[in-house]
Amino acid sequence: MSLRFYNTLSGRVEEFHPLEPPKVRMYTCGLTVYDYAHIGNYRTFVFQDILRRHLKYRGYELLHVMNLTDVDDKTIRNSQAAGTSLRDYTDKYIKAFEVDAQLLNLEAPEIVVRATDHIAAMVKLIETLEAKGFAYRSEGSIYFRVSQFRDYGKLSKLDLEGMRAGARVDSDEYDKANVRDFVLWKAAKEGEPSWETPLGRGRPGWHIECSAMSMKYLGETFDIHSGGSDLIFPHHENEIAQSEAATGKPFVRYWLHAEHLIVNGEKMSKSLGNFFTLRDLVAKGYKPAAIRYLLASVPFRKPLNFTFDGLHQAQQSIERLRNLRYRLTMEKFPAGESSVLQDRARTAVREFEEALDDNLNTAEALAAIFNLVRDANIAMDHGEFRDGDRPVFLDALDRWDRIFAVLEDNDQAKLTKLGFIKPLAKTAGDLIPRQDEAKAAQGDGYTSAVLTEALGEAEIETRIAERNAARRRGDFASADKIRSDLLAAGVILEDTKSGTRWKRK
RNA sequence: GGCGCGGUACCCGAGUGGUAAGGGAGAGGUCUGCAAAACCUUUAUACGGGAGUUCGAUUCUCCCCCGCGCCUCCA
Repeated sequence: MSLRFYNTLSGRVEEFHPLEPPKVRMYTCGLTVYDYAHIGNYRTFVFQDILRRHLKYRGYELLHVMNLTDVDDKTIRNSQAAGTSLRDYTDKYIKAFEVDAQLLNLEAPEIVVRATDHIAAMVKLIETLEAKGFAYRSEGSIYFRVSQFRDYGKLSKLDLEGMRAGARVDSDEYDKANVRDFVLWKAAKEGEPSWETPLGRGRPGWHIECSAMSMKYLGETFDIHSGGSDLIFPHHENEIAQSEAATGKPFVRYWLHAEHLIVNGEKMSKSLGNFFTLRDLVAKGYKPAAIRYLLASVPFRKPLNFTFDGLHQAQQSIERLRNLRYRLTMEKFPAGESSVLQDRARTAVREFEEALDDNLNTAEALAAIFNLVRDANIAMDHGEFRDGDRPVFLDALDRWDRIFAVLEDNDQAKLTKLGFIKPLAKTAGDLIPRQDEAKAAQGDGYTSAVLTEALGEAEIETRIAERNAARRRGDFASADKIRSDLLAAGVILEDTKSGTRWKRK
């Protein structure tokens, strides 16, 4: 079966055929960089990452553009409150986002764009809309006349008549001819950032940046546009209106929207105290790989219920997969090959690929790999597994991990490299790791705050050697003491046939 | 009120017009100096409620209840 996606525009699952195969041109709405991103944001970004990885896996040449909105009411308000320039303020949160992306193994898009770097392209697009009669001016601002665009509402399928009845009082201070009209260009206000342009002095409206930047890099019609479901209206609806009004061509062929994340069955909000950034979770000791796994495990069109129990379950699930890989790497098997087993592995690969082809059904893709895990373990335990089967099974895991990206146990290394964790000096009394959640919560210097202090690798290896020496001479009391000390320091030991293995709790 | 997503065992969550994946958790076992871990086996007659269509519905239709999102700048 071919690759299929649910397209918000048609309301159906459709076969995916890019305009110019094997090229795929994709635009994703990234962050508005006024604060640290929260896990709801990352639900969408992990979905987009799975999407881009699978497209590449399927052999497409991907050109993916992601935007960062670095000028809007909130960035302006917060930067002023912080007493820094808009640029400096948004730089900080862009850097923080890049760090988070590394922790979550989010691949970097081919192109990342910032709104304020593309004012000229927006101005040009607005001029086109004015020339074609889709825009009008009012008190220095420029608006899009929705009634002029016949297809308005085709994405969100909103009942515009119904909207009129329930229309809110327009909170904007600008004058519009119709409440449905939206602003393309906002007249400069005293004390706010603005740009001197042929349109006059002002700043862009929210939606115009995505039309201008996507078309600049991807062309007037491109393949995929995605974002959170809340963006369907008004953001993406307005993008369509602006873009198609300006070009007269279809703007985007496949619209993919991720459903929202909720926490413990409730919506996430700061007032409920269930609002988490990635660093909040890291400070609580949760591993980024587990967070990625949890966010990836629920297909993108289903609401995702985020719980700490779920995070724990995700961590356990990852361990199950890593353990198979450990066996495949370290355990001794008889020479030879088993074509039956190798076929089994290839079948699992096909099942997981087909699951992802089916609108990125990650839950089914997980089932496919776990079924293989079980069968591989059975074969090993029954002595049926052969040395020559190793590469096929490792390849199956690796292929799966090209999409899911959670098998490599490098959270500790990444957290250390990024400054979240400080290696502990090798004093026995300091074995217990210290956490400083208060400092973490302050949120200053995202990469410099010390969240946890952890025992260094060399120290752990030394103690394991000491313990094994004690075991050899039958001094189990000493051996057990070392094991429990390490456990208190967050290090778990496992004695396997191929030696002592350790991992972080 | 309108539009959309959802309500599956203790928890998280696939899926199907013919009685339901996978993971976690629980129990038993193997291994181990002991543990832990790992692995194996296993547990539970789970499909929000009602009506209808059908030989047969969890899967289709209608109504109702509940949760979540959007309805002008929120992923």
